[in-house]
Amino acid sequence: MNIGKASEASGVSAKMIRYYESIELIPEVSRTAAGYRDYSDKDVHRLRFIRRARDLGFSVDQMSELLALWQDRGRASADVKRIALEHVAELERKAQQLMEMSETLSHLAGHCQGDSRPDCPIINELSEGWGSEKGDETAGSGCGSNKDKPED
Amino acid sequence: MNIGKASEASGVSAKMIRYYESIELIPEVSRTAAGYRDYSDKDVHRLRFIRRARDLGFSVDQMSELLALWQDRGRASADVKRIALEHVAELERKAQQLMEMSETLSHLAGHCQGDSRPDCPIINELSEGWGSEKGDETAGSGCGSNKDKPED
DNA sequence: ATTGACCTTCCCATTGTGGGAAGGTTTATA
DNA sequence: TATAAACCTTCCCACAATGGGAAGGTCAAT
Repeated sequence: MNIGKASEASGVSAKMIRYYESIELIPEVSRTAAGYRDYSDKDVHRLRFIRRARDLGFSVDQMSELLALWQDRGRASADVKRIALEHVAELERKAQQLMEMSETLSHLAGHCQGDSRPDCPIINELSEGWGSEKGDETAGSGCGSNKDKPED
Repeated sequence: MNIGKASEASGVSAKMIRYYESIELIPEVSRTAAGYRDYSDKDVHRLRFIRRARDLGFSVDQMSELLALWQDRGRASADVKRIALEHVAELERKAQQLMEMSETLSHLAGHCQGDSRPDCPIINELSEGWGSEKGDETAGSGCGSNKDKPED
């Protein structure tokens, strides 16, 4: 089957299939006389494996490890589990970071009137916050509102 | 002050300062006779604003909007709040996605013995899961273990 | 005068994905 | 059979944001 069919069957775009081949995540497949790539069901199965791993946020390097383990009938499940748990930790760390940013920001937004007046704690915080900052003629922000208590 | 000092004072690397200038997030600053960039306190203040916005995960485009509003004394706080809340929504969406991946994966890992035997529900799921898949001679995974109940 | 710490520009790499051009092939249709 | 549509091929470019490093000029202190 040609790359278009393999793409459709696996859910991996043709572009990405060629890319994965170029970085040697997957082996080169055979070609037709005209030079078209020719995929077997087995190849498509591997591509599907890749797509699922991607959907779980695994990086190319991690997928490479997983593929090797997948192909190794004698692998220890502990090896797979280690990779998975490392990845879980990384996902959680990233999610945590995003949530922290989100909370800081929605906290600030909660103090903002959101009306037509210029006074805005969000801008004030970006302008003055966290560091030691005093006078400023650069920008607007007459800044009467960040006299609010700094925490909550 | 030269770019090194401005970098130190703002917490934005010299590399990034030049980059921000090149993409016109910040204006070109004046130069000394020798061609060195020369930053004022006002410039540094703007860089600090940028660093804080970046710490909150704002993109360059969003920072550009925020800078414009910062400089506009007559801005409506509603405009700032809108950008902030849009960004909050985006952060939450991304965090949510990461958490979903993390949960799926740690769920799978929870079913994996993690011992020296090859049987591994994680691999099985990547190999067979979610789609309609049957026989497979491609890889290992004699797959006796994913007869576990599919949900919890 | 020399040295070391700076500055300048320019190019390259990253991660994973897509867009598009130029050209060959296959397939379907008139 | 001729022609057009829909594929395929490779190659280059782009993204976002950041860092590395080279080649060469400048500044400050010895």
